[in-house]
Amino acid sequence: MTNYDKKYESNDKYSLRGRVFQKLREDILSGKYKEHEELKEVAIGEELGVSRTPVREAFRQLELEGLIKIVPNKGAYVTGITAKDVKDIYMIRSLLEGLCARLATEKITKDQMEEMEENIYLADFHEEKGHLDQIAELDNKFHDILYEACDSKLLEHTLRDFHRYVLRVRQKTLATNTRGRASNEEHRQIMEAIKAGDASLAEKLANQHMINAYDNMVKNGLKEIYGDNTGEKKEEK
Amino acid sequence: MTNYDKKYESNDKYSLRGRVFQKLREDILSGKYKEHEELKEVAIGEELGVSRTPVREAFRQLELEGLIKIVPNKGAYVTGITAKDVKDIYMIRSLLEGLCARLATEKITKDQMEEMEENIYLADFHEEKGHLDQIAELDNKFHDILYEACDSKLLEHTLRDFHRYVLRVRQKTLATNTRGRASNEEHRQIMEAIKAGDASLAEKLANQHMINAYDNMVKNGLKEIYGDNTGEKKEEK
DNA sequence: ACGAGTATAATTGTATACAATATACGCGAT
DNA sequence: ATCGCGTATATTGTATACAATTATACTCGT
Repeated sequence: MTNYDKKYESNDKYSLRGRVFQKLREDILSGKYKEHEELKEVAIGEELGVSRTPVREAFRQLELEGLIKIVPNKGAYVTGITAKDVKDIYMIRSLLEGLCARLATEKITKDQMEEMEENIYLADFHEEKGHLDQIAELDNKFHDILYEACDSKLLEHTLRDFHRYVLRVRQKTLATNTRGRASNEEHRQIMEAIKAGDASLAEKLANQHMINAYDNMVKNGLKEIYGDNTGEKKEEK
Repeated sequence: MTNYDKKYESNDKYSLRGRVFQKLREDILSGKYKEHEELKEVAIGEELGVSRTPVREAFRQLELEGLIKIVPNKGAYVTGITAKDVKDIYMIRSLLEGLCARLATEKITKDQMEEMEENIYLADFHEEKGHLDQIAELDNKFHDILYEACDSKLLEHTLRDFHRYVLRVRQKTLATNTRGRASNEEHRQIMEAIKAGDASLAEKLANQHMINAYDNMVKNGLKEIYGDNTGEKKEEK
């Protein structure tokens, strides 16, 4: 039960490092810092009123989250996320979310099951009201519950990383189309398969859920946003 | 993510932080530091002849790799690797190595193909001679080639992480049984499927290769080495 | 002898000082 | 004018000093 809070333990929001970390992550995901932009320790530090030490430590964490790239003795740069990266991630997630659903079928607790049902119920409500922010948040939450329910520390960790990594893209697309409804319906099917103890079905549905999510993103202009090439930072400045 | 240069990897082995990071990772994986052991900044620093600063930064990285857990204002504790972790990793790897093989079938280059064939040829040689160290190294190498060949930085990175994570277990088991031969035969089959352009077959074979590797580990005393429980927190519900 | 409270020590968190490295600029030779 | 080279400057890397927090031990009252 304290498990949900546990993932924020390291990003302790009452330490300076934790606050810097969360602030920078927020700013990168929200697009305040653009791709390939250089983050300078002193500048960030002065802006937040702290010294370089907590900034540097936050940088190390941001790098392992894949949000920035640190080049020794040079600097920290916001990492770009290409269309191919997104595609790769959804391929990987399709398999792993499937595995996660399969494992969760055996391991899910009563509390987690109820939380999942509540999530879907709430999502229906906000869907009808057109509350886009809440829908996005509940979508994230659904997957978090699933990750926790599979009872595999490592799988949970891996999926969370990928999930977070595509968050910038997902928020854009979820907020600008009508997939919220379909997505929640797929969540419901996954939930019911798990509830019924049908692990194979849950796995298949979760596989397909990711494929659908990706197809939808492509339809809604992923390429225009992030470019359809797969690398080579040619432009900038 | 696609546009980073390997020689500028963050865990740069020429900086103190990078060296501390790699040393600690090595020591944790090799079992020098036991589970739940507390790592103290000054002690580590003195042992390696550096100050607390690079040690602290290395700690942040180790935490995000899942090797230690940092409790704010308290300390850093080794998280260890349980039998269940190993099982989970092999489940995940089974899927992802399959995906990797499938992608590699389309993307592999001539050079990589040749490198792979050479690897298998050499492994046969050392297998007959009973050169256990070389066999283990070539086994690692085979997977590295495959990871590179799939042409997905993210998948490659993920698989490398898991591969490294179970390395100590794999080395023990490979060096103490006769799976070397069977393993190399499976490598050959995967290689031939890729060469023949049969992506589905390559995927299936790679899936099974991981399952076989895991089954073999269990047979050869994984539980005795790492305990047959699945972790601290109760697993049974 | 026991426990609450407090002083003391040990450890981590943060700031700053100093060192090493990379980049930018300017100057001179060709 | 351009290239090469050395110096200046900016930025990161590391060490150390200091503050805050937590753990330990001790005192004191009962």
